[in-house]
Amino acid sequence: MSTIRGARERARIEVTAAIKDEARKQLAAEGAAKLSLRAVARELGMVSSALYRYFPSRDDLLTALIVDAYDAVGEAAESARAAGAAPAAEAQDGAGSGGGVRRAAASPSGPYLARWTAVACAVRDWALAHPHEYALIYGSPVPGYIAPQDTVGPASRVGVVFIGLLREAYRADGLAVPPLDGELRPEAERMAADLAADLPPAVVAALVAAWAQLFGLISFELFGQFNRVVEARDVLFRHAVGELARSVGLTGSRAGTR
Amino acid sequence: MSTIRGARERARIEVTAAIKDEARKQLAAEGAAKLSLRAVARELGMVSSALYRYFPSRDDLLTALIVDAYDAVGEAAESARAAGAAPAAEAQDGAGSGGGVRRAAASPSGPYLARWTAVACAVRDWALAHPHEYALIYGSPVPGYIAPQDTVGPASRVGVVFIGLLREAYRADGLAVPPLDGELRPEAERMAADLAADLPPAVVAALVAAWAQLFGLISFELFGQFNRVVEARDVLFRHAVGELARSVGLTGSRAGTR
DNA sequence: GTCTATACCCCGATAGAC
DNA sequence: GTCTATCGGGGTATAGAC
Repeated sequence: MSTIRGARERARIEVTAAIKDEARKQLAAEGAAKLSLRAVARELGMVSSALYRYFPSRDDLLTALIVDAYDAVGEAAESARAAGAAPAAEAQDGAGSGGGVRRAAASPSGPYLARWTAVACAVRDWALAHPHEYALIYGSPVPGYIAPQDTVGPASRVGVVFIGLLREAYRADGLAVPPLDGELRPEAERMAADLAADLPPAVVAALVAAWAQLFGLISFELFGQFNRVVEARDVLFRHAVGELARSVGLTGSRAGTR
Repeated sequence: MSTIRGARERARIEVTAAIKDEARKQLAAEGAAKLSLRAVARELGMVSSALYRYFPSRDDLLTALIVDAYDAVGEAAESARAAGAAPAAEAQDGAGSGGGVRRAAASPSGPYLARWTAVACAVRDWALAHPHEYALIYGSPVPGYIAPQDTVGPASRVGVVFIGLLREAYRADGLAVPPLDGELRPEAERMAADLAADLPPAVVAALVAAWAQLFGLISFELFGQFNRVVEARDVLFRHAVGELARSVGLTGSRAGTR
């Protein structure tokens, strides 16, 4: 009885996935602004009107792709953090879903710094592997498209990983709280109340800035601004990420709060 | 004799400007990917084929817009630097072409830091005032569009301003050269040879990273990533810019090289 | 340099048969 | 859920008269 319904639902899920996969391909070729239901349908051997049974409109398909992309980069970040968190606990085989996460052996000089770096590199690796999906979520907004509420949860996953990382470091007394500029104090306190009430406002403010700057590095590399300028992007990125870690209070060695 | 030719050329220049102005309007409404010659022509009361006398193809129009945008933000940066450079020298009336450049009174605690901040704020101000042109040059690449060589000169203007600023500080002994990570040294030396052979490689490498991070802050603000997260963007930006200045060796007070 | 006309493509969305 | 057919738009680019 439930078999039929189950089979139908399974088919629906498969077709939905096929549509999204094809749409992702087209994203690469034509960009989000020109993503077209008709072209997707054509490529799948369907007729355009059939797609409307799966996605009520072009924007709904776009929303699904955006949510998927945020989830993918969020998951990459989460598993990079998890991999760094338990370096010797379980025999984590490298063939996990995260695939290709940079080795983040807990360096004895600073486990939190190592994890910070691992998460940042995982985000960059994901971006390099999925440039068009990255552009979809971190590039210029798609004109005319208004992101529905559904996207805000997935969009915050990467940020949540960094907050969790700093929280852990803070509790273990591994964070050197940076000084808080007086001018910045009200906003820092407001952000801290919103994002992580248990962390010092100075850390939260520094983290938000570092978050934007981290993606600035990735975007410049991905969007071609580094062409003919930076060759060894990997090295420059890792160096800058280390500096960003410093800016939020993560020093290499355990440093008491001040 | 040259009057007729002059008049014709003037007319041509005016029409070309009108086309670009209208195209910029459409950039805001539809985005670069959907910029269409026909729509521009329609709005100008021309017929589409007439535009081909001015721009041989859609991509050529796009290139013109990109070059204009790079030039505009470059000029904003240059005049912000110039304004900060001679604070008491001439009676610079504020009505200059730069218009709206944030006050950059040479603070006694560090003229180079003040100028650095002024340039960064000028770039951000320009971006906030021209969000779609900013997205055109610093957002996701336009799919299918390949930037011709003509764009690389204008694209480098902002970077050149920062390099000039640091050069000036360095010569005046106002730069605390940051330490150079060994892993980064080869790339830093390569970049320095390319961009500013007279500056220490460590400074050049830090500058390139800071450059990308600066635009990361602006892009996150402009592209909506700060929505529901950061309220006082101005304050956060200025704070982060100050930290970036530190990262390249610009401290508030004159500090000897080390 | 501007016009009309045209060739040849594209799109989102819906109606109604099956 | 998929199909055909259709409405009502959109686009790049060129040819050739004026």
